[in-house]
Amino acid sequence: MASTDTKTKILDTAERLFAQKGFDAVSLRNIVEAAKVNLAAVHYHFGSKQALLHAVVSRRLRPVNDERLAMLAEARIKAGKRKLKLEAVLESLFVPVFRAQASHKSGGSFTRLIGRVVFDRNAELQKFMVGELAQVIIQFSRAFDEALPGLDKTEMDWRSHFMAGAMAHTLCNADLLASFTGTDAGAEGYETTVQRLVDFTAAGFRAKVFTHPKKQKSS
Amino acid sequence: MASTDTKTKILDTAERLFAQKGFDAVSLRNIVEAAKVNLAAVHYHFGSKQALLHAVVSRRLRPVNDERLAMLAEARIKAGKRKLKLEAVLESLFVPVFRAQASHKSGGSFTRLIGRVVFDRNAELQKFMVGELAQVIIQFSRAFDEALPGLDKTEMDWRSHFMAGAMAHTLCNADLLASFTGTDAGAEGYETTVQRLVDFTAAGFRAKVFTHPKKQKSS
DNA sequence: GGATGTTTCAAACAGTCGTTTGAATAAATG
DNA sequence: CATTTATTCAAACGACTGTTTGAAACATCC
Repeated sequence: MASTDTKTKILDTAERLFAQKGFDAVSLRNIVEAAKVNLAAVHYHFGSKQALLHAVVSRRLRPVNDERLAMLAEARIKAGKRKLKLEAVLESLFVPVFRAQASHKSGGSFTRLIGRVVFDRNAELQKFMVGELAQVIIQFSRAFDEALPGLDKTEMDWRSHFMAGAMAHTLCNADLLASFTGTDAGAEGYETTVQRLVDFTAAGFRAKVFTHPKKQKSS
Repeated sequence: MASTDTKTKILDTAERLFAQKGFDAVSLRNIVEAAKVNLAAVHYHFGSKQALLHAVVSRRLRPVNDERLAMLAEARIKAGKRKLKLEAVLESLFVPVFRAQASHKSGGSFTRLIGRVVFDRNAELQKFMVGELAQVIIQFSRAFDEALPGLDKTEMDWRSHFMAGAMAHTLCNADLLASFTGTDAGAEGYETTVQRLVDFTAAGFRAKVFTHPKKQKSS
């Protein structure tokens, strides 16, 4: 099975390079040169550069999303009849993706890629991601509602949005933390980083709601 | 002064297209076609595509940063001998950039561009941005320390990082909010959005600090 | 062994990219 | 007016892009 070997080499190399430089900035020739495989192998195994990106993303994201849903289900069981705990929901969302960085030998390139994907405006990738994330969004949206009963829907949407931004930025641009502040993001285990992120976002979700003025309808 | 006209047309068009599709995804030919100017005009007025990007960014970012520093200085005066208020610091950071969207007729493309710039890993742009933001980072870093005395430096760095992520995501991907949740980000004035973001991030900054275990040194 | 299907490879395809050139035009200056 | 300077323009440069081709090399099975 030399094919599997080539396929994996392409996936690993593409993952690393996409994470480092972005999708558009990396050419197939960059990839095949680094992976030491033939140029045409990419199209033979994946069909197109876009399809390669999808394969790279889903290879890592699918198990992460499965684990997210599993952790959330377990949190529900643990809560029993009691209210779902916000921190448990957030941990279910964060832990799998942050652990994937530490566990796999990919050297953290995967999380940068996932973070980057959120901010990349590749239209095809966007559609692909919505499909990959559909179940996660549905389930966690419901879980947040349960953990924060009574929070206005619009406010909930915005806060989820802020939370997603903090998460994506942490995944994607951990190196910026070091360059701007001098704090080394890699100095501590992923558990500590997740703990910090949970603390921050949970407090944000629970913030006292400012009463926003109704939008003046002029028509 | 037809030159100024051409120069401005290029800047406006490049700003819009870069914001929509990203730096790499937009070619100079896309820009000059939309701006209805000659291809060589870009190099005549700006020197290179990279330099054009820098010009696009700094044209908007410089006044925004000036206003940020001015608002922060005013907040200091208002506080007098009292402790600087966290919300005032955050507002000084958010208001100018969010207002720039509403005020200028660019149709919000500028804020998306600024948000995108944070997440783009264009190495040259990164260096450029560090220079443009240097004063802002120094001043606001100090302000956060004053507003939150006693907060551990590492924790402060991380929370600033989370805050920057929430801000950048809100600026860059406001449309995702609509596509994922159905909430229309443009339905309310920028003041309300800023208020929501201030509430969320201020609560995050003030969250009870979890006592992180010391990193086990194995050597 | 020969035939069949899978995987690799060098070479080329048709475009697009950022950039440069040198002449043509417009504006400003004497 | 002529002359110098600033700006526009069409055309081309070489390099790079994703993709395709068809023949080799390899593995598998009858």
